[in-house]
Amino acid sequence: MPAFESDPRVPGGGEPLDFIREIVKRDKLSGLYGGRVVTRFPPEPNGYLHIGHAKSICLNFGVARDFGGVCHLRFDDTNPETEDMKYVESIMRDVRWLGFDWQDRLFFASDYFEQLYGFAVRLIRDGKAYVDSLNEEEIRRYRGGVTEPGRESPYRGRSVEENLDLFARMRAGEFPDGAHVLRAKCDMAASNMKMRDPLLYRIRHATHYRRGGKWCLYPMYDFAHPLSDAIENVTHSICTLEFENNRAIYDWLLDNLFPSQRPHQYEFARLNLDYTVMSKRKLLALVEEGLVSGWDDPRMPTIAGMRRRGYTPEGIRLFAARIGVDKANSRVSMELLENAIRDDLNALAPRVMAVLRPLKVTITNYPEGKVEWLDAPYWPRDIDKGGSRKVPLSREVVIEQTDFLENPPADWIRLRPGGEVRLRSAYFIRCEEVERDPATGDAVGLRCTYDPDSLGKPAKGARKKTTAVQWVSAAHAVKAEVRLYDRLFSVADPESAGDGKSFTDFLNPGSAEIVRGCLVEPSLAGSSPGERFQFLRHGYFVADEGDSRPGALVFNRIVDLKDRYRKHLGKTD
RNA sequence: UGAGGAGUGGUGAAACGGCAUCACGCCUGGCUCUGGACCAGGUUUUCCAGGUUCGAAUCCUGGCUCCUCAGCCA
Repeated sequence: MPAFESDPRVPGGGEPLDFIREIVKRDKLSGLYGGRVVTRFPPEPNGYLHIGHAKSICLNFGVARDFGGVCHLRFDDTNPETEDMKYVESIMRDVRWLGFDWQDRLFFASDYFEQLYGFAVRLIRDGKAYVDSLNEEEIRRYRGGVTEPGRESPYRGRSVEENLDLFARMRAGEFPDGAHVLRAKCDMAASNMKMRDPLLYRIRHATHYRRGGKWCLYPMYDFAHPLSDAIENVTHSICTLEFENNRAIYDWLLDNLFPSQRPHQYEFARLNLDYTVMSKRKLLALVEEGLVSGWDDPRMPTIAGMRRRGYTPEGIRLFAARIGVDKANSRVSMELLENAIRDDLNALAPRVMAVLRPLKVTITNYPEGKVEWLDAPYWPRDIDKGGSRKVPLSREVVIEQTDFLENPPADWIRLRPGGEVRLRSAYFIRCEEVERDPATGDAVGLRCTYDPDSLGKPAKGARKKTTAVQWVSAAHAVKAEVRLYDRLFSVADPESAGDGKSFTDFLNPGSAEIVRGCLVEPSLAGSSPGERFQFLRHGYFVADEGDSRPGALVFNRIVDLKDRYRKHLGKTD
């Protein structure tokens, strides 16, 4: 059972809680919010969600679930220049696909513009905000530096009346972009740079994807976010570490405007994954420069990419549960993700036979024209599931090129000249002769004999030390294209490679290997896009949602099987 | 050289003054009609230096290293 349904980390469950849940539990027990727990996932609709967001989604929705609370989906859409409805749609799809439900709690910061404006007016009336007319460059200079205090703007002392008038005219569209901004009156000498009179509003004569041309005055994140949380009665506002310094503004605003039962912000470390990048900017660059096929390229760490790759929501949630939540910056190794995906797929994906790089085998003592339809179970005995299909056997079959070696090492358990191996769910065959390309001398086919008495019988003697290989009847095989995906980058941390190099310099050239001419068993002919299988001894595969259709099958490798032998070979060579 | 955070095996986490634990990885062996899964065993850890204490990953002092902040992005 995936972690989602049976997450043991519930309050009072005895299991250790992460520090966020520890806080929520404390607040729930103390009755701080009357026992209410309200979280929110607040994406900006300006890009696609990625695995890092999945961590946050699992946290926010998971905390709400664990403590009998609710989680809102709120779009933080306060920047008209980058946001778009198409992103809103993709984000909603991705959150749903991950298995979370915000029910009727779908919110948009852009719906709060009028209320937000009212809060700004209140701050001005209270003498806690002012209209600044310095230009961008001047504001930067007045702000000072990390070791130098800032200076107060000459406009800081404007009267409440003048500020009110100016602010109203900013809203009315009387000024061009950048002419004025609204700032909080905090402390220009604050050692926390974020508190040097943070900007609250800026003028943008731009069309907002939801509000159209109604506004030309837009709130900044630091203003809109805490107030949106408060408007929605959020209790625990969970965000990533880079907002730690912003918490001072969060608290300043809410202490001034929502003194009781106000939300509090807590920060956790965002996810970093080896061999990929996680920043929206870099992901966008990969898409725009055509270095990947799109946001849903199966190599992308986006939710859309992982979905197309064939990853399961349960597997991703399991991964999120396993990596935990903490405040220490970290970088998670790919194995953790892949193992979680395998874990889920193991009990989910029926076993079928596919030969990626075929080697022809003629069974010389098998009658010409004879076909046997053999029963092949979909599941190994350790999976508690039944069901099977029929696979045809005939005189000519194909096996994997990598399952035959002329001069194998001592621990080889596959086919060799004079050796035996079982065709999975069928008979033992013995390699009697190697057919060679007269020009190159390469093995191009094998002539084998089969043991008609070995069907369904346990292996004995030397046969016990061999394995059972996948195979497909040549006459019945279905052609397929198989896409073998691998890590997108060839270095663990492409973002900090430095030395004038771009992260794109570290793309893994072998991250998408297309193998055509694969032969799969006939039962796969009708597989529908999105169907997942384990190709025996290869890995987990999914019929590609974009390109696969009956008659032109395309399979994506979701993740390969662990392979101790491959590792072992790598070491002894 | 300001402020705010963070340092526990190879990786991610747990232990909340009392035997450093779990998952992943790696290594052995077993089992297997998948060199998968599963089972058994093993490997490796508290940033440094002092201090308090019967006892410190945990408390105190001082260092070191890393991350974040000087967008009218979020």
